[in-house]
Amino acid sequence: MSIMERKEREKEHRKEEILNAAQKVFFEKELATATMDEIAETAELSKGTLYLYYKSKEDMYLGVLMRGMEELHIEYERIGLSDISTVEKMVKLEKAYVDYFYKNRKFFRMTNFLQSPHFHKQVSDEMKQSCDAEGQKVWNVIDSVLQRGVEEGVLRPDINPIELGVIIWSNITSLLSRIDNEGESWKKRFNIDLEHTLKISNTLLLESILTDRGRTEYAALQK
Amino acid sequence: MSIMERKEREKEHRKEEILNAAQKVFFEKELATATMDEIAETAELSKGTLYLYYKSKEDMYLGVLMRGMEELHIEYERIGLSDISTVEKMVKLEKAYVDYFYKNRKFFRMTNFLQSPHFHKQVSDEMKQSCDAEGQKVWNVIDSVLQRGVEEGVLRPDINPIELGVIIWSNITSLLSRIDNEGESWKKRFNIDLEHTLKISNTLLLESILTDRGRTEYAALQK
DNA sequence: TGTAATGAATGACTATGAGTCAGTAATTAA
DNA sequence: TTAATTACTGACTCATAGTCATTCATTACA
Repeated sequence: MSIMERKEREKEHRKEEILNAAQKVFFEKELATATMDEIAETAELSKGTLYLYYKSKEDMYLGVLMRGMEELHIEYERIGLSDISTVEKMVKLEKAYVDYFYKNRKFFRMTNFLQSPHFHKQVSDEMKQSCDAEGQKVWNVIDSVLQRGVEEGVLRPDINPIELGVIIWSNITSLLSRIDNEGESWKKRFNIDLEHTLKISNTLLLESILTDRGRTEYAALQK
Repeated sequence: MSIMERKEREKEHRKEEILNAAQKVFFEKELATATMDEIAETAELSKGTLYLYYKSKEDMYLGVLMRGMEELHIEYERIGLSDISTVEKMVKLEKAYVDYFYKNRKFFRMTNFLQSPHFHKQVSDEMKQSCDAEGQKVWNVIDSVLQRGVEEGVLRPDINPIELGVIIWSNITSLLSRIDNEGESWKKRFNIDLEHTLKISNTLLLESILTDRGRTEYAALQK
């Protein structure tokens, strides 16, 4: 059986190599302008071979994106399990997302192209599933921390913690996206620094969803 | 000169007719799957003719989108000039955006594809400029209302009103986008109704940026 | 009224790039 | 040694954005 195992390993390895090439290309060009020919050339393989490993260009795109998601997920898991207070965990999770943006801007940028039915039609079911699973895992960490926050009485109990999570993370996402795409233009037009805006909005939202006790803890962390 | 004028009118008319065809197609298919051939067929013109009036597919796409922006802008202007309190204006502006989403979901959805350098490379400078101008106008209404809010003492003066605007409108946009794309999945996975989440987040944010006096006014409006 | 000039519209054509598949090469099994 | 299996190839098809030489219609002018 060892030959089959070796082949299996080699196959996985080849898949990763192809993804390396795809990543290099997708980091330089966006989905629309990146070509399979260029990825093939970068991978030093023929175009036909790429299709033995991935169903389509979009499939590879998601494959690359998964790597970014895994990285974020690992960090989130680490924070979720760490030995700090729930309020601190919330702050750290928010910060980790923003840090992720700055360290992995190319990954973040790639997510701009996922909201299209056409895109999803091109993706294999397996890839879609792994991707959903990975996203799910990140939300599970957020969910469990916020749930804990309510139990401990630092988070207001009158709003579903998952809804609080959606509100906070959507807010961060949308501002990061603006920073990435329109940062300069807001600076020029209104003399606004969106990174500052993001900090403010995080503070506003956090304070409005914490209980008095939660806010005290939060204030203590800030100094 | 009247012949030239008539020709000018006819040209404008033709441009609008082409845009009608484009709108029909772009409302049914997304940017990537809509074809110029189909638009040409719908417009009962040859493909070549389309290019006499628009620089590219993307140019026409923005042209269609402009119509949606103009509609929103008109409504915003109306609210901005109406004879109601500043707090009520803020509430109405928020509501108008959400209403716009439900009435013009297709327009809203089209905005998902604007964040790509490739897209912008395909667009004529004139179109880009009109589009920027239209967006600018909407923000100007928001800006002036929020500015007024600070002057009247209903909005907290310690944060730049434009930043408050970005925070609130980014938040709404991101949640509407989730409603459009992932609404069902949140319902299924966590039994969350994102429309409810949107209402909560609007309330939370508004309350956290109003002064005591502003909040009193806001509360009075709610009943 | 006949003819030249202008402008609008056409559609066959080019260019590009995703995805396919019949064929080749290399490896393993018998 | 030969057959079978697997990995890979690249020339090909097909779809579609954008072009341009040509045609057709209208207007200007003698």
